Amino acid sequence: MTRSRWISDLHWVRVGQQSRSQKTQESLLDAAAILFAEKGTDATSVADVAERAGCSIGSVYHHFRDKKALLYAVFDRMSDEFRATTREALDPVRWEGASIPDILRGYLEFALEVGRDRPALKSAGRGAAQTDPAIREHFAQLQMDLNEGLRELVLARREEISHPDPVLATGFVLDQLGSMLRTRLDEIVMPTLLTNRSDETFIHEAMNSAVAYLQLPTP
Amino acid sequence: MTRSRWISDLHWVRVGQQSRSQKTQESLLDAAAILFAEKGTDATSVADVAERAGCSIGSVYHHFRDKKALLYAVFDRMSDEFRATTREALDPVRWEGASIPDILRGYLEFALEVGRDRPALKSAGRGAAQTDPAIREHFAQLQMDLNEGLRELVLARREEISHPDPVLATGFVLDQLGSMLRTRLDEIVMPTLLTNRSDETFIHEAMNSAVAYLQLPTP
DNA sequence: ATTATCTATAGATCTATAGATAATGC
DNA sequence: ATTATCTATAGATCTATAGATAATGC
Repeated sequence: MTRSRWISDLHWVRVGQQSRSQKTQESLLDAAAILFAEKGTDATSVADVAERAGCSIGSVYHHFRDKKALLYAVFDRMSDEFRATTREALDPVRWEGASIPDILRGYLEFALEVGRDRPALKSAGRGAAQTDPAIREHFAQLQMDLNEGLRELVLARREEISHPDPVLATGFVLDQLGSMLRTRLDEIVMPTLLTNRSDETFIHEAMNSAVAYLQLPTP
Repeated sequence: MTRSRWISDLHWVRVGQQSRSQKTQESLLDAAAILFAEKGTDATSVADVAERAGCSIGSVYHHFRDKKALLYAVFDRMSDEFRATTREALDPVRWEGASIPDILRGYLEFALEVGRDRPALKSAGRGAAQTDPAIREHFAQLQMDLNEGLRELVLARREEISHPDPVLATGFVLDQLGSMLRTRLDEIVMPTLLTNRSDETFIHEAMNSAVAYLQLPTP
């Protein structure tokens, strides 16, 4: 009997019984990830994906219920990778003895690196999220997990913060840094100081801003 | 002889000779603006636009060369409105006697108001910008005009700034506020402090952050 | 007479399926 | 025998045009 894995409701992915099955499926996911990122999901046809993966349209539909299931699978795989990476980066043991500025700097460096790994896929994701609530939910959850982890790391050191409301201020600063990172990593928006300057300058001024706002002790 | 106005290269818009022409054209622009914002430009068919405007597909192509010209015309009209509004808001005469915090607060309030006028059209714009360099250019120019105006207003008061590099710091703060506004006005991203809190809290903390970073005198 | 509108449709995609063919592994 | 792949194509859109019909204004 043929089995299939359920990503959500109606979006299964075939679980292959033969060894070549997995190879084809991975080629399809790789091809789809690249094309979705380059051209967006709407402008990418199933035929495009098949061609790039070196197989036929029929194969795509053998492995994925429909185009949307392929889309979901691509984001699903990306999420898993992202989650694994962040989980490791947020491990409190790694941050023993670190100050809040250390943590924030680590976050900025980490996010810039990870964000550049998949430059345009996030844009494609946003495009898809715009019309698909399930994908929106998906991305929201990722972002929230990351933020939650950071929040805990920072608040464990709340005695460094002189801002009158450390909890509010921590949430605000993390969101502020998040939105600045999004601007810097998003190639769509206009040239601006946040995008034009070197990583060093960007990180330096972002740190200045966070330290001043949180009222952290100056070293 | 039939005349037409050139938006750019090949994207003309018919200049009507009869009075009903203008009405139809405006209905089409209105309909397109709404539908592009709601569903995105790809998911909106020319037939959808025609139906919503209460006319036929043929009429659309009488007024606009093709679908892309319609898209350009929508953004063009929006830009003109936006430019007029910002030009007025940035008039130095309006800001005589104002301090830097006054200006920044004015910017935040203004941007929140204007941004909410056309909630989702900007998202559609970003989607279109992703695949169309001309539209990207278009949006970049708008943003840069606004930033340039703000920059001049702030730097005219640079003696308030104790940050060692007032020019850099001004550019950074304006971009920082811009990216936070984008996050707050963009309905796509996840719920977060920047989007969940009231306008008052958002503005208050953003102001705190800017004042602390620029090292402005506390009142 | 000219301009604007409508109807109907050609032509180009693109998604998804049916059915034939090839490879795999119990 | 079962699973994976391919080929060919039906059916659904959607863009853009051709040609007929209606309204306008010199």
